[in-house]
Formats: sequence, structure tokens, C-alpha cells
Amino acid sequence: MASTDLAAHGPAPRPNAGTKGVPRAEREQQILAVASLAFGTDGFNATNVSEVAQDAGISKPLVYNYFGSKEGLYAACLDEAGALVGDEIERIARGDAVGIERGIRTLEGMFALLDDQRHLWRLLHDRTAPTTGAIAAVVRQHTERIDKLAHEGVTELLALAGDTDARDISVMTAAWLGIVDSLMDWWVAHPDETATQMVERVTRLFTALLSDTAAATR
Amino acid sequence: MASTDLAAHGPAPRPNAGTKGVPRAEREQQILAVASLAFGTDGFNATNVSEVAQDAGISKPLVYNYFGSKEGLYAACLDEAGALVGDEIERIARGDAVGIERGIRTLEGMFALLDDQRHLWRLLHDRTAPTTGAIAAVVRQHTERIDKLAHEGVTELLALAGDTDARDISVMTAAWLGIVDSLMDWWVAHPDETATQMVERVTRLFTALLSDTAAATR
DNA sequence: GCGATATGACTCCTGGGTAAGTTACCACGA
DNA sequence: TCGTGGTAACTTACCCAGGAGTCATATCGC
Repeated sequence: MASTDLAAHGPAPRPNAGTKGVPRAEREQQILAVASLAFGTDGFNATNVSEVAQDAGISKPLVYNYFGSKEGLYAACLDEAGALVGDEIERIARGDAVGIERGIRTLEGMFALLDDQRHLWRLLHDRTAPTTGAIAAVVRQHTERIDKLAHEGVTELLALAGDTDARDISVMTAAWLGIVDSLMDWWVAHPDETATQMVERVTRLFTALLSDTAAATR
Repeated sequence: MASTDLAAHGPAPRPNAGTKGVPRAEREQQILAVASLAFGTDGFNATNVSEVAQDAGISKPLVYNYFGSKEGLYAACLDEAGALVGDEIERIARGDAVGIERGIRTLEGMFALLDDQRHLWRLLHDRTAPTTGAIAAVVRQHTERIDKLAHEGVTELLALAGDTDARDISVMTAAWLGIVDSLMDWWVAHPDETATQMVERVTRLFTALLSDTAAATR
């Protein structure tokens, strides 16, 4: 029929089209919030843009219009989370706490900061994110900053214990980040636990292990 | 040519077909080895069956013929790795080591066991694996066994330190598994480090932190 | 010749990404 | 006050690459 030839692309009905009066900046924030939750919960790979758009109450092309690509969207999420977390860790690092005390202070800061968005931490350690290309650079930028601060703290800590071996410090830094990681995971899995309770719990565990156990096991 | 019209589905030449004299059991082991490496390195999602087949020197349909599906293949890898790791942890748990000592012994066992296949640990904590369906059951089966043993060890450890709070134990277990996780990651990233060196390093770190630091920070 | 081992060439679906168009709002001149 | 055109916000319907899974067939050892 003639209609399917050229007229098929004729004036299509588009009931929901047209602006809803939401300015770009505001809409971007909405999308970022939804996307961060999705990426942080399911990981980069398992997150699909259509769902993000749907959860944000808009259509997929608008997401692409504002963020360019899935990677661009992820990078934006990462920039927000990375800056938030990085700044807080750096603030605490500039304080006078040293050794274990600095570790606890850092955790305290993280718990307070991420209380209502615990999934954000996961963004920074997503194994399913691409490890090459533009996105990798953004990931590295933020993780390197945090890793460097962690490394600095661990170096101080181990110096107090008389250990200055470079690889020991490297391993211990990895272990420390692994601890933070797993604490955040546990916290996500236990939504009723408050930030204050977490701090108390962690403090109790640290002191218990570092004093009593040391005495008991020797 | 005429062959592309209808004769395309005619008697196709299949130069590499036919048995190569490799019995099923042996071939399955080859596939499992390659698949475990791929799954452990890239994760379930990022691994594609075609590449596994290619790396194993065979074609994709043979993999499906032997393992049924991608999930079936993953389950088989998991069963192997889970049994290997679980048995070793259980063996050590039955020993007489308690507290920190048990932790170090366990790490020692892991390092010795996984020296030439360090990626296996990752199979058990792959966030990209499906969390529902048949595969989830297999994952749970193995992780629950290991988690239970870890929980038991941590309970003993904290009892020595005078802490019997259930949630404290839960958090500490998560942290412990996080530590093991990150140590394995570090080890994968440093292939030149031997199992013996890792044990020495970890032992040094534990004793340094538990004795000297505790004294220095108070 | 029969069953186990093996493969080339498909199908089908998911999900990233795009083309082309629609609607609301606003500034501005008559 | 009323067009009127420009722009920002928004959508439907599509394209297409990649990867899971399948089918029909071929070859080898016995």
C-alpha cells in the first residue's frame, strides 16, 4: 500500500512528547540519583539505561541527550560519588588522628556521609566497569586519590609498629580497603543499622582485637 | 556461483569435524580449567562461551553438549573450586588453632592451595553471577559452607576478646572475608609473590598490628 | 554401521545507541 | 493582545552488534 512506502514516516502521534517544564540541571540530578543507585546496587554491566530512564520517569533518549552514553552516565555518577567520598577522606586525613585512630575516624566519616546513600561506595569498586578507555581514566582518577590517602594512613600506622617494608604497606593498604568495602556491604545488607551504631561496633571490635586478643594469644 | 543459492545447505565440508580421540572426561577437565580462569578473571557476565571454547581449542557446541548452558558451565567450575577451598578450610578448622592463629593457618592453607590458580577464589564472590535460579543455589551452597566456618572462627576469636554480641560477630566475619578477598586480589596482581612470602608477610603484619600498635596507640 | 566426538552456520533476543519528529515555553514585533 | 518563530525538553520507533543457544551434519574408532 502507498501508506507504508513513504507515509509510514508521516505525522506519528506522540502523546507524551514535549517539555514537562523540568530544567536540564534539575533533570540531570534526578537521573544521576537513580543511576547511582542502579550502578551501585547492580554494577555497571547489569544496569541497563532503559530501566534507569524508566525509574527516573523519562525516556531513554533523554538520558543519552544529557549524558551521551552509558559510560558518560557512569562517569557522571562516579564524579559525584568520588568527589564526595574523596573530599571527606582527605578532610579527615588533614586532621591529627594517627594509626588506628585515623582509621576509625575515616570510617566514622564514611558512615556519617553515606548514611542515606550507602550504595555510593560500590561505584568506586565496581569490577564490571570497563577497565580501558575513557571510563577507566575517571575511575582511576578517583580511586587513585583514595588509595593514596589510604596508603599514607597505612604507612603511618605500620611505621608505629616498626614495619616500613613497601610491599607490606601495599598489602596492608589493600586489606584496609577490603575491610572498608566489606563493612559497607554489610551495612547495605542491614539497613536498620544506624551510622552511630556502626561506629560503636567498629570501635569496639578494633579495641577488643588490638588489646585483649593480643594479650590473650601470647 | 550456484553453490550459494540452494546448494548452500548441501553437503558442507567440515574439515575439522570428527573425534580427536579425546574422551569426554578429559575434555571436560580442559574446558573447566579454561572456564574457571575466564570466570575468575573477568566474572560471569564478561565471560563469553565462544571464547572459552576457542581457548580450549574446541568449538562452542561441544561446550554446550557437555555442560548444557553457560550457567551449567559456571556451576561446574564453582563446584570444583568450592569443594577445593571448602575442604581445605574445613580441614584447618578441625585443627587445634584458635583465634588469630586459626586465621593465619587458614590463609596459609589458601595460599598453598591456590598458588597456581589464584583466580579460583574470585569464583566464589562474583557479583555478576545471577542471584536467582539454579545457579544461585549452587553459589549459596558453597559460600554458606565457607561463611559458616568463618563465622565459627570469628566467634571463637571474639569470645577470647570478651565480645559475644551477635551482630559484632556478623560484622567481623564480613570484615574477615573482605580481608581474605583483598589479599587474594593483591596476590593475583603480584604474580611474582610466592605463597610462602605471602604467609610471612601476613604473619608479620598481624603480629605487628596486634602487639606493637596496641601498645603504641594507648 | 553405530555411537561418541566434533563442527559450521545458523536463529533469536537483549540492550546500547540513533533518527526524526512533537510539544511547551518564551521573546518580540505589530 | 495576538501571532510567530526559535529553542529547550521530550518521545516513539527504529537500527544493529554481540552473544547465548540450537540444528543438521561430518568424521573417527571399533
